[in-house]
Amino acid sequence: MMNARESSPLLVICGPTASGKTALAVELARYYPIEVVSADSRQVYRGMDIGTAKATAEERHRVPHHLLDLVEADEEFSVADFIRLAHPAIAAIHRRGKVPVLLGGTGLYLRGVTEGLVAAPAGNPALRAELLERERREGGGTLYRLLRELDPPLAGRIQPGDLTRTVRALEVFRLSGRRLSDFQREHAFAERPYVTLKIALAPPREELYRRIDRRVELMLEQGLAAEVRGLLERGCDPESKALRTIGYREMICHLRGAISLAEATALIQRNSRHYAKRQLTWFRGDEAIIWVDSCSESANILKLIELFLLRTRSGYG
RNA sequence: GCCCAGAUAGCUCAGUCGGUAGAGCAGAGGACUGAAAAUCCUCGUGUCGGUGGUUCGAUUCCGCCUCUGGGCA
Repeated sequence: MMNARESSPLLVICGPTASGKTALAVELARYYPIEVVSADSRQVYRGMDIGTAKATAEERHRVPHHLLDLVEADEEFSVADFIRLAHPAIAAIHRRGKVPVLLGGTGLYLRGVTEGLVAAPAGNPALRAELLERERREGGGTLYRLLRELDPPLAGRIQPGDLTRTVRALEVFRLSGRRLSDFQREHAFAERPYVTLKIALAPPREELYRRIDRRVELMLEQGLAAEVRGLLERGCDPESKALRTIGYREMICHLRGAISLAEATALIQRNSRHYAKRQLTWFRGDEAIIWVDSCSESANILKLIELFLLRTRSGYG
């Protein structure tokens, strides 16, 4: 396992969707030789650009971005894949004498890089399908009851209705013969491969929601409908993980004629607000995070970064 | 001008045979270890349009007024 063997500084910039993370990175790039490692579970898909608000070519020209466009939209991809790719990407940035900035809104991905991930077996789609089929056949609650027998500590920690986590825990037990709760107890997010400075960008709620609404309108103007249509025409499964992304699933409904464009727009906006709220809840749980309102605080942010880099390593700036 | 129907939570509405009311959505809070833009949990006091009357007690019944639909002139 990875553990802090040397002083490897990593700047982490997180925040809810539409909070201005990319703009902040571009701004910081004016003062520091940074490179961005994107920590976004949807920007890894090729062909999903508009709906995931991927950094533009212009922005990527100003700041190199890594870990975008890694797989096709119907390929499997998970946190573990992300972490495996993130570490070498960060190491390469260090080697170039640049400052790596882990930037994104996917809490689990960020945490996986900065604190590690349990050494439990990988996900197994066939097994998941089998378990879900059993739940369907034998009735709701079957899997959770099973989990209560096989891994009581974990069952006690998750909600009975949380099928995703129930399935995952049963999957781990089936594949390894061990309880996921034991893997978790041993791991406990104790890895610390980097020395980090974590900054969360979070405008006031009302402003954030306005930004989200505006961004969704912009996505539609930029051709979100065509992007979604293109993915479908290329044979991408509408039920795939990638296309269940906010912005894509609603547009698919609209393209099928189930809802109007106005309805789709309103739904994307609403679902994005809900998502932003969940992100905020996640980030609030990390006491190491320093919260800033917006990009306009970049002077303060720069000061923080300056101190951080001085503390961790010299030679930057 | 007349007739009819409404007026209850931010929105759409239910309900109270008279004992001050509850759903969905919105919104808020939370959980989160290989699906994470996923998945899951919790949270409902509001002059029941205004004003008089009947009543021990009115959001509920009656009168008047205001507003909003619809109809007739």
